[in-house]
Amino acid sequence: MSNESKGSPFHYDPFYDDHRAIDDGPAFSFDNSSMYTQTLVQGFDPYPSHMSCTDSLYGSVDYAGEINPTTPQSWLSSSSAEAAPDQGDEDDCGRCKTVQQPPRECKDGDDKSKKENKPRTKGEKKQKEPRFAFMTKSEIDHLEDGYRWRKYGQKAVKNSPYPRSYYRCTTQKCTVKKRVERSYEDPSTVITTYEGQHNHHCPSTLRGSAAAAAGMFSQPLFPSASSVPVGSSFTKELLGQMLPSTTTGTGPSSSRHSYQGLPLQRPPPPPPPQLFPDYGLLQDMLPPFIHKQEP
DNA sequence: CGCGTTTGACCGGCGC
DNA sequence: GCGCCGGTCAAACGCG
Repeated sequence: MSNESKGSPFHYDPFYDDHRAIDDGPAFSFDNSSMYTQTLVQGFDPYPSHMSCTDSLYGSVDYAGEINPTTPQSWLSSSSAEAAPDQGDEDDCGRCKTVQQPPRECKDGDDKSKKENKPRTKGEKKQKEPRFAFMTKSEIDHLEDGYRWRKYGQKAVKNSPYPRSYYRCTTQKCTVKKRVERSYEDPSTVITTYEGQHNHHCPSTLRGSAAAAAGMFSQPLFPSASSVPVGSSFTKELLGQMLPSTTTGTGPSSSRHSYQGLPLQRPPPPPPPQLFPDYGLLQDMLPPFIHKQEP
């Protein structure tokens, strides 16, 4: 129903959020014909004030792959779940809300607290955690990002032959989750959506490898980077951090990925890089809210 | 043995 | 109110 209501029954869009958040235009899209591979980043923006900036960048692209000539290379998108509940609320799946469970202690996997003890107060809407999604051209579904993840579920995606996998950060008390799915439009494209904020350091920071891998981008991944208010530095960092790491041992992945980052999400506010300790690969790539500093 | 994955079932929200 | 469907759980299983 959700999909149909959005238009084409085959129009599967992992970034439904954006659709809603951005009324004046599709959040992003990828051009298969493009010589570039792109990593589309998208997420909720905690900084509504910047909206106007990126708004103008929203390329009129169709998720189905149709790119509006107006801004063929603007995949920049941002949305603010918090700011616009009625817009960015339903995220991922058009109808599926990002039901962010109440901050429950993530007991490193054994989340016994499930249906029994989740007395969600009536009317009390589950808080959505900041989400951050990006598309990556890769043969590998689960991209290395420096953190350790445990898969806790897999579901078939409507209108898509590819299943969606659900991962949870295995670090204690870290409630960060991520969904990984393949674009039905382009099987070679992996859509990863991060949800939550890491409250710990990256188990292993492979900045070195990431940086090296960054060399892959011989050409501007952000063709329109110049027009991206995010700041070129961000995009660069993003790309670098996006690169897969061999942290968990699934090494070869890095050489098979082709990342093209496009901060669909509003770029983090002019963040003095030095403000962020080395959290790992995601440090720069993910917006500040992803890294929740332990008090 | 510990950790991670698989997979079927269940829950809850939302659209109709 | 009902049904659909995304998200999550948890037991079983596999692997190192």
